[in-house]
Amino acid sequence: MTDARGAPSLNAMPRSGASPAQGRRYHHGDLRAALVDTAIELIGERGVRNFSLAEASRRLGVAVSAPYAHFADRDALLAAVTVHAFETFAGELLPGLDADQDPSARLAAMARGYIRFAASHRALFEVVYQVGLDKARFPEIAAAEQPLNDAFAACVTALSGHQTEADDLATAVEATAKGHAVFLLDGDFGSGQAAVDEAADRAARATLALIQGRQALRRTEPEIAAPPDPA
Amino acid sequence: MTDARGAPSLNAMPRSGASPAQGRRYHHGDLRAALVDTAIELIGERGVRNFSLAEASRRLGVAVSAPYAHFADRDALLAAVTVHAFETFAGELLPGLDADQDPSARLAAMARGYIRFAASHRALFEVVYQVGLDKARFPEIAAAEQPLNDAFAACVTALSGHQTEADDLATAVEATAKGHAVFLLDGDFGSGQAAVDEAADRAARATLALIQGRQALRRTEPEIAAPPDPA
DNA sequence: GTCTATATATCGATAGAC
DNA sequence: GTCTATCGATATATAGAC
Repeated sequence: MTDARGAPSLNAMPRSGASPAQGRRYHHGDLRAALVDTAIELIGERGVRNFSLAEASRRLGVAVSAPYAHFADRDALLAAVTVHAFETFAGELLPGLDADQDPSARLAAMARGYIRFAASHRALFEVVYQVGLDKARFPEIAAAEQPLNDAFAACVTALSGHQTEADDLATAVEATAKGHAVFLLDGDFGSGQAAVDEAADRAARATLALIQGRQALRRTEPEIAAPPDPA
Repeated sequence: MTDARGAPSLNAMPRSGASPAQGRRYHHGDLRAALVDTAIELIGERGVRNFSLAEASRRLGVAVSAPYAHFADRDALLAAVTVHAFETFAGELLPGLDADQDPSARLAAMARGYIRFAASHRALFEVVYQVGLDKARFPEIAAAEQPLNDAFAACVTALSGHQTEADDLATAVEATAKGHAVFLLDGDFGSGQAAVDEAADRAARATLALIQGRQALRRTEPEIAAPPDPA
């Protein structure tokens, strides 16, 4: 299967500067950060499922035991990646939000940003949404997620005064955005930038549609199943 | 490479005896079907990620090499599970649809059914949505999916004459349903039947909201966001 | 069709040297 | 902080016997 490793070339390239693939050095004393970066790289290449500490170590040119000086285990590294993911997402999404824009447009922009983030940082998105980390063990994850939740909550609250209504809309919008992102990453929109644009557009428009039709979200209006005559 | 497995004690066990967990018999001559069932079982317990042919064999009380008489490899078995998933889904969802119901309610019912299926057949849903099988290698998967797509298409078409509009609505509804399902399976709605009901309700209502506000889905109305000025 | 036995990998994690 | 060496577990897949 995996034959990309080839011979155990300890070091065939005496040239300084461009280390091919395995001998890449990390800035000494920052193996922790280097591991996070490499993990993201590897996850982007083969998916979270096939990520291993061993391969990360190999790629960094350190011993397989080295990571254990910085992370208790594999999950701890993935937790660090998850935190990094939320920080990156927040750092990219939140500054671009125009607080003076009307809430609808802002929500649509968030949906758009959600899709774009999932596409441009596929590995990070994958880690967040499909690694089942023990959240009780890594409370730092929830902390890193908080700013995003807050911004989102502010958005929907600006749109709908009622707390319950706002919550309902928030959930629907979030689910819709995630659904589009999952479709995109599954290749259901095709591939390439066009697919990303299409997914982002669709998610933004679906968000607007949800806002437009949000009356239907109300639990007080039993127009869901619509069996009007109880036999 | 010392002998960890060299211990001959394994053979000392009376094989023909009733081994409760591992020695379960399958209907002889139908190992193929038994493997599919066991795979679903195992995936439900530990997720697709940790499913292995070896463990399935172990649970069925057959040799680890036995599955290879029926499946070329692990993916081939997962493909069979995927086909089974679509067939099961179609078998549960489609008969319950009332063709005389108005299209909105029918779509909402499909969303509801989607969530309920994801919950009641978690393993099947997981296989479908998170195993990245080579669809070119297993064309039978697309074939098994077809009836569902058709029913869904009929639904949205009944609601919106325009093909493009119908497609847009279909995508939005599908993405929304999937998003809710993913949230549910991630535990974001809590657990138990209450969580399932809530997710199904929300998905159904979000579907109605999308229908209600579907005008916003139109691409011809550029009310999504400000066009990027290529200055 | 199924089994035994084995080849071939890869992984997580630990102990102890430097 | 990092390395060498190694243990123990588990996996996929094949060969050949029955």
